[in-house]
Amino acid sequence: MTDDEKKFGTCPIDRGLTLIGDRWSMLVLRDVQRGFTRYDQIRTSLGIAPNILARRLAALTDAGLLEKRRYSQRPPRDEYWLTEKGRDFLPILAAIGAWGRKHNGGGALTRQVDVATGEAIRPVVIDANTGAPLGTRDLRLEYPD
Amino acid sequence: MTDDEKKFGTCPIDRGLTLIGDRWSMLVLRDVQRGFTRYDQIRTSLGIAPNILARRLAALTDAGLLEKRRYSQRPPRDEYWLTEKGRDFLPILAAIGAWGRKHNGGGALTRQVDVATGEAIRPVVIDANTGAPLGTRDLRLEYPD
DNA sequence: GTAGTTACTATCACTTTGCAAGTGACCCGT
DNA sequence: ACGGGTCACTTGCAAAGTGATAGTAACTAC
Repeated sequence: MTDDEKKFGTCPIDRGLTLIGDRWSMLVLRDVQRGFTRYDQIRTSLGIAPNILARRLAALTDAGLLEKRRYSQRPPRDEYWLTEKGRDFLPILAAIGAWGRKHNGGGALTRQVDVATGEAIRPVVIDANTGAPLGTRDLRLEYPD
Repeated sequence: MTDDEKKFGTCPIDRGLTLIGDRWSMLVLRDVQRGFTRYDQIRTSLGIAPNILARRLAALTDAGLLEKRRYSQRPPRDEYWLTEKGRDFLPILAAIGAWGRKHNGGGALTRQVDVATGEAIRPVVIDANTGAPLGTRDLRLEYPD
């Protein structure tokens, strides 16, 4: 058994959730995506307590989803940018949004629009092998040897 | 402003996370998906404390992702089944799993296999309008009127 | 009637969250 | 050079949430 297996188990979902399985982390990611890269922007946007935000940002940076970028030398100021690992998570947020839109009540909702077509995106999770949306074909869980 | 907007805000991601934005809830969903529908199955599988599991199951049932089904009248025993709302969330778990597999270390990992083809699925979030994976086209956030 | 199964609830220690206030490093106007 | 403002936090402390352990309730099987 490798170190990774001991620390995190063999379930990739579990591993993912260990890093970002909480509300604030995902909302921070959402905010950074929409251009709120600085501490105070995120704080006022989310209405989160300063200590909590500092902890989340440190955790996300530690986990490799965000990285600090110095945008001012004097006074020293950093903003937070998505790493590739962080950018890779954004589609999942979009999928959660689509689920929320379908199932969690009405009213006016923000949405993401494809700049080229002008249409609101409709995120769907498919299997890249078959092209079929998940949930339309039978699946089986397979354990490692 | 509607009641929904007051209660949940206008961001569908936020709304989604309000209902299931925690680690245990998602892991419970994963377990139910793989056939662990009864309290003790889930508890031993996850190694979760009984009071915590009871609370999560009640919350997920309340939120409409699970429903109780009586499988024995005497003694009265219920198991937990996914509702449509719950099943709709499963592809997101698969996407989180794919992200975890790519970014969170190696070792032996469980995976989901398409029963018909025998191949491990590769979950990808696409925009149903264009068919393009999210992250490959420019998006813009649009606020409600 | 005693042991086992299943699904919890109750108690309580411990951890995390979050509000409010304060700190440090700087810039800018007068 | 001194007061005010901005930005990115840190500290202190109360409140809420989490989780290990133990106990309860409603049975069944022997």
